[in-house]
Amino acid sequence: MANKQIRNPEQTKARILKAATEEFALKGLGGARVDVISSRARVQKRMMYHYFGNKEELFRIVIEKAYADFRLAEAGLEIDKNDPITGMEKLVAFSWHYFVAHPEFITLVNSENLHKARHLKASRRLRAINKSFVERMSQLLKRGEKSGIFRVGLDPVQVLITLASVSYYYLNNRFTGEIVYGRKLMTPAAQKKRLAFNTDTILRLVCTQGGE
Amino acid sequence: MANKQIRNPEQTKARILKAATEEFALKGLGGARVDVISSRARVQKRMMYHYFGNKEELFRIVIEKAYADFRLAEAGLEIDKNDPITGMEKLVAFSWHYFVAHPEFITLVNSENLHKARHLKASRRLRAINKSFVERMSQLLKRGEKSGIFRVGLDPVQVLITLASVSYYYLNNRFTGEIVYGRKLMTPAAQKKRLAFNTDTILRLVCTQGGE
DNA sequence: ATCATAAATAACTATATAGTTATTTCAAGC
DNA sequence: GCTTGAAATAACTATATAGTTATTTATGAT
Repeated sequence: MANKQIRNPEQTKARILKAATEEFALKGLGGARVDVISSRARVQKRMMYHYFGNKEELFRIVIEKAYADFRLAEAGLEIDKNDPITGMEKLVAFSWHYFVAHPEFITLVNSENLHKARHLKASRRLRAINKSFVERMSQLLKRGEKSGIFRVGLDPVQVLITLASVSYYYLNNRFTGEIVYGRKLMTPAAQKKRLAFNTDTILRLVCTQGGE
Repeated sequence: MANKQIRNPEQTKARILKAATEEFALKGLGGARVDVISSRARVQKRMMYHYFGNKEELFRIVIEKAYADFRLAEAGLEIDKNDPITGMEKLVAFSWHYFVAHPEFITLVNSENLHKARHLKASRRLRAINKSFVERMSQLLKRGEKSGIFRVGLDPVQVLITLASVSYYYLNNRFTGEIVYGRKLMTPAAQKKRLAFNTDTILRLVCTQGGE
């Protein structure tokens, strides 16, 4: 029988995006296959070209959304309502937990950097999102400075990069890391230890005194 | 003799390895093309299969060599001949300069982690190389502890990971980073600043007092 | 109800790609 | 100088792959 075809462009687009995110995250832009994406999305490959143009454009949408989601979640922390130390601790914990919960974010960002960020270069939207992000760190540092807890004149961008790096690197390189260091890195105990270590590292970096 | 040797298996193998390293570093395992490798090596593709079996095996050799080269260079530092602070500073500077000079190391390691380190899992050689690496950091921390400059009971693996992360992340994500932070990250001035910042970060982490 | 348009399906194509088969050529050991 | 095995060359193949053409079908507006 001719089973009725159901039309639902929003769902179709969403399914393609979800499948594409998974495939790009798992294999990278170069290793990803459009046939895998369409079959995982249970959608005709033709629809991917219809809605997104081509593989590279699809990747651009995926990486742009990944960044937007990350910053959106981060903005929800409302660290301006915490004292500076708590705010900083929350930021460290947030990036750790976000990277753990969204491993695709890390691999997508890597893939985009492998391609010298050519897909994001145009994106004006992204720059706007991130500007407020630097601004929030700047405010946090200023508040800490004024109360004498934080060091004077810290560069918010350097702090942001450092804060991300200690979580990102550990998680990104966990597979080679386990071999290199001959140690499990992702047991609950190991994860807890690393987060505590990272928090300590960042507090020691920004605080004037002992940190706690 | 003046023999322009038509046959030179060592040179052929070396040329394939060099070209493969470049291609894998540039495109990742999934994006790399064996035809590009052979043509860049100015060698018949058949020779790649003759000497290395297949694409994945070739990748395994490339990533294994990349790690070996890195650790070999690091071992040459002889930090055991320096006082603990200088030793630590040298380690921070070394990883920074090594990653800057060998961007292929970063992208190869990323690619291997994207594939869950399956090529390195077997490598017994690698584990041996890295064991002495952890041991050296352990000794350095112990010396610093004894002279009261370094904190007591620091985990050498956590310190090693942190030390690598602050350089690795900055350089790995420099392309998206320049967009996200709206700032040049690779000018000589920016590089100098980041290295200084990283050195400070690590010293604050390991030292008992102010750091300097 | 009809019609225009967008959504969805099905089948196709040109080329790229990893890996092979078959053959020739060199050079070392006798 | 002959033999032999490895080094190198050339041409080939089966399949994977991104992207297309052609067609049908549902749906909202008139």
